[in-house]
Amino acid sequence: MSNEPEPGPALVQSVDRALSILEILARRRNAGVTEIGRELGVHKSTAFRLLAVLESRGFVEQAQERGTYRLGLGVVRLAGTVAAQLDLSRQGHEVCDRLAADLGETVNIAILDGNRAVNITQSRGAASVTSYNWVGRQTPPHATSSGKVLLAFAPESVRAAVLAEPLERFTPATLTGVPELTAELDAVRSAGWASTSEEYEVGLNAVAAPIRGAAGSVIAALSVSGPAYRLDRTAFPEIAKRVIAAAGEVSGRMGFMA
Amino acid sequence: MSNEPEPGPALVQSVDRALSILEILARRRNAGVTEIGRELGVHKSTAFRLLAVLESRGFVEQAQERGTYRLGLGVVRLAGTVAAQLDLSRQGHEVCDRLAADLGETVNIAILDGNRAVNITQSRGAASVTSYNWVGRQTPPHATSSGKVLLAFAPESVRAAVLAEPLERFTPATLTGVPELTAELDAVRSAGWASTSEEYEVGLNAVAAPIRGAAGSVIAALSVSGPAYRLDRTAFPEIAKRVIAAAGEVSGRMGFMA
DNA sequence: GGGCTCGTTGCTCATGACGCAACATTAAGG
DNA sequence: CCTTAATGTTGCGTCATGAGCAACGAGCCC
Repeated sequence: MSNEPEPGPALVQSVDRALSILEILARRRNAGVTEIGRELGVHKSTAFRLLAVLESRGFVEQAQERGTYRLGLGVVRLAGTVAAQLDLSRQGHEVCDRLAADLGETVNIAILDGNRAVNITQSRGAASVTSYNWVGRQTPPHATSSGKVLLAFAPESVRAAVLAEPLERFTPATLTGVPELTAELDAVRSAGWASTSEEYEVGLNAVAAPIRGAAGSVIAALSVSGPAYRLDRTAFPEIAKRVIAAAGEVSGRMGFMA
Repeated sequence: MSNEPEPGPALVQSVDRALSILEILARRRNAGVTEIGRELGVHKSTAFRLLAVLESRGFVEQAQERGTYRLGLGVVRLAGTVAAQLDLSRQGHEVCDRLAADLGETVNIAILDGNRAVNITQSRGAASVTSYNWVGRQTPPHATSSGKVLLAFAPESVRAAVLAEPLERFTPATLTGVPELTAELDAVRSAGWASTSEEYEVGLNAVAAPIRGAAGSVIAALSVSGPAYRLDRTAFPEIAKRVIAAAGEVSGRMGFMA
């Protein structure tokens, strides 16, 4: 009945539906009861009731017109408590904006979320050709430069968990063998930076370096990405110097002492 | 059965419980299944199942130890879509940090949320004595400087809604009469700034000015708050000049043309 | 090893979620 | 102003889903 097939264990259906509503509103910005009901595949009265409880707790609110709903500030309040991530993104944004303006490419900060990499900030340069917003998006760690940095400096248990799963192929260049990825991560730890050459997306290259926290451990990765014709393998070492410098600056702001 | 009495219409109980879990985790940062069940007043297996669906959608995640849950990045993703607020907070932060450093007090930006004022940013100065984090917290508009600004420049229907409810008294100084509050809001509109003198909290004074958006309407309020012994009534006009200037700068960044 | 606590799962049942139908509200057109 | 259509909201009845109980497994401590 749900428009999202659930091959896993049965979930509390009504809660699942309510969460779907939040995601619908995140995507659409505004929507009415009937529209939400249609998209969810439930009767409008069900949609209305689910919205009522979400509204009573501030997760959604009604816009000026009657019956048009949008996400509410309860969501922002919740996010506000995920303090570490928001702090990192705030400290890193200015540095990333500067680097993006300098290089003209897209600069992201990513953190490890379970065994996935998640982008939490994005700064675009003038020459940036991508309109894609990576913020909040999960990426596979073995195929992205940020992911490789996060993996290389993660606890062994995290790395083992990632290596225990089949490594998905995205392009002909994706590293999918455990020995080659292991060797790559060893090289990342030695060099202090990582790269991806059309391993996640054909035509997309990136270079990343680790951001450290006050305790000295790697807490995030800062990456520069751009089209392969501009961000060419031969340019990687030079770009890496810049990326390492920027990541170092963010590290300093996070309390890291070199 | 819920630890939150619901005098209003019946809500979808299971969804209400799931949302309560999110709020418990927002408050506690980490919690186990049994603990959450206890606090929610439900059996731990119920808590577990509610957590399972929240986890499947990324709203919560398990920390390293098995069975310890915390808010997940799904929440940050959702908040990321409330673009207008986050944009305002990002544009305003630098200005607020500067003013806070200058004046030594606490600087906040607040927006109107229904008929409440909600703080969305906070910058602290060196002399700031408050460790209280106002971000995400709702305050009564009639008793706070930000609230008065937001009310004064809000549509008449919003003002009428606030004035139609009894105005709660927080201190002996709180304005609780409709005629006196109406007069105060008239004065705010004339002066272009608002203040509160121990009306919300004994010993706490604040001055606020409006932030305008590209369309010229007031979209937020920027306030400076501090202890009454330092932020004294006689200093209000001088402080107001600084607050108006900072609010004007944020307004410019939001696209407002004076 | 035993005891305790917590997380997870299977089972059962009754109650709460949900769909239907009716009513209320709003907007647009004649 | 009236009519129509669309959408939001509410009451009712049904049954499937949510929820509690009990059992089991895992981990930790003595």
